[in-house]
Amino acid sequence: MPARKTRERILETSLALFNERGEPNVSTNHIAEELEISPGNLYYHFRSKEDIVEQLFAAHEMRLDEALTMPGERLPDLEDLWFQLHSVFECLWASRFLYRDLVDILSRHRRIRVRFGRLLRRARESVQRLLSGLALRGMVAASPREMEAATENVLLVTVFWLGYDAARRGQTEGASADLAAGVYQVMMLIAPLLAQPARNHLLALAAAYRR
Amino acid sequence: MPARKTRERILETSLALFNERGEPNVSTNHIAEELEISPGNLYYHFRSKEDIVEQLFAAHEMRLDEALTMPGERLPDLEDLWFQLHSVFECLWASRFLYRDLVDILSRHRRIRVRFGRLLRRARESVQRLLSGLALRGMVAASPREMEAATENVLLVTVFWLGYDAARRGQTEGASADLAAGVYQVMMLIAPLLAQPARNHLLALAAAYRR
DNA sequence: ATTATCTATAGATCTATAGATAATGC
DNA sequence: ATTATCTATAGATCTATAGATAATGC
Repeated sequence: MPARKTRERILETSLALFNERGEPNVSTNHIAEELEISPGNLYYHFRSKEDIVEQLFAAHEMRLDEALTMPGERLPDLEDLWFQLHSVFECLWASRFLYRDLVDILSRHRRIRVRFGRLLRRARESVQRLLSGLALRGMVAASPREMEAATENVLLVTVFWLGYDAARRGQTEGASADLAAGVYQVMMLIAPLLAQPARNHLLALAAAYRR
Repeated sequence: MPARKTRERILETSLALFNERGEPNVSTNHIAEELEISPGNLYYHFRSKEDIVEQLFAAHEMRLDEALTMPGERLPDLEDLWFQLHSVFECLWASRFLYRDLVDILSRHRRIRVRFGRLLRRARESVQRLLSGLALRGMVAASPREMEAATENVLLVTVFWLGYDAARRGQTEGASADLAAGVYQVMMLIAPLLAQPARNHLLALAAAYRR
């Protein structure tokens, strides 16, 4: 049996269990049992539970980083916003365990804390570039202060949407969340900053995401 | 020694430890040790750790409920918004352990989940009343859809501000958070919905809260 | 020979309870 | 007598490791 395969199965199963029950509620024993391997075998492939979490984080980081890269040459427009939100939310959903217990996980894993800080900063830059793209296209009616605050609110709503949705619906287990509603909420955060006709354009785009 | 006093000391110390280290990281042994009483004594006063958490939640619920009650007769204005935000954030700060690990705590405590659902609904009504007060005063320029979405975003940003601030600063321990910045973010969420001169009025109020 | 896996277990918790002992209030 | 407290401990975890055994690839 190639080690490769077991190592990967451990990561996949850990991710699935973490997402379903929450990382703090899943022990290495649970993971081994679900995989029908011995706990000892699990520790042959990973030094610790923290190691597993860190590998999962690294994969998430890469995927999210990709979702955050911008169109490149031309100025971003509302369609780019729409698309990027979509990609990012799907990415967060795939590693939702991380956001379900974000503060606790960050408090227990120093390395992840540092890397998450970087990730958040990169995300902030991405949102800034997007919003200033809209501004350069003359679509924005809000003041710089409002834009700045909106940038931070976009990050906050995005990072905690899954947690909020779970808390709101009283479904804190793996039940499928309302991703579309998250995209909708962020779009509606930006709409009031825009001048017509961009504002109505965004409202129309957002309307398709209403529950 | 009157039971009253010990029972209350247990609640106070639990709250302090939960806020400082996070509820999942504080055991009944830790609480007893900090108080210099035996673990057995703790279980004389409370049936379980869950019982302690529920009592703390009940106290928080009452306090928050009070902070959410509205001016009564007259239509709310921007000063009411300002004041209410202030009260609510202080209230959340006092029981920040609850918001630090909200999803996990709700997943483990069915009763608290139900009660938190109610609390959130009451908070939503309170925000709605506030915003429609501003609308009735002719201060609002945004569409009903935008107002509706903003209501939800106000709740989300308020509930998760402390968590976001901790994650953002990489300080997930009890370090004093930037409460003022939370009030600021919520105000800046509402400003773009307003027509002049209310909008500038709110921006001026918010400016006082900028870090 | 090397890589992968299992068995068994140490050592540290944690929650909660039973039963003994001390303090308090009529 | 009742209320409050402590001692001691059961029973369930959990993480992680040592050491034996099995499978694999030259």
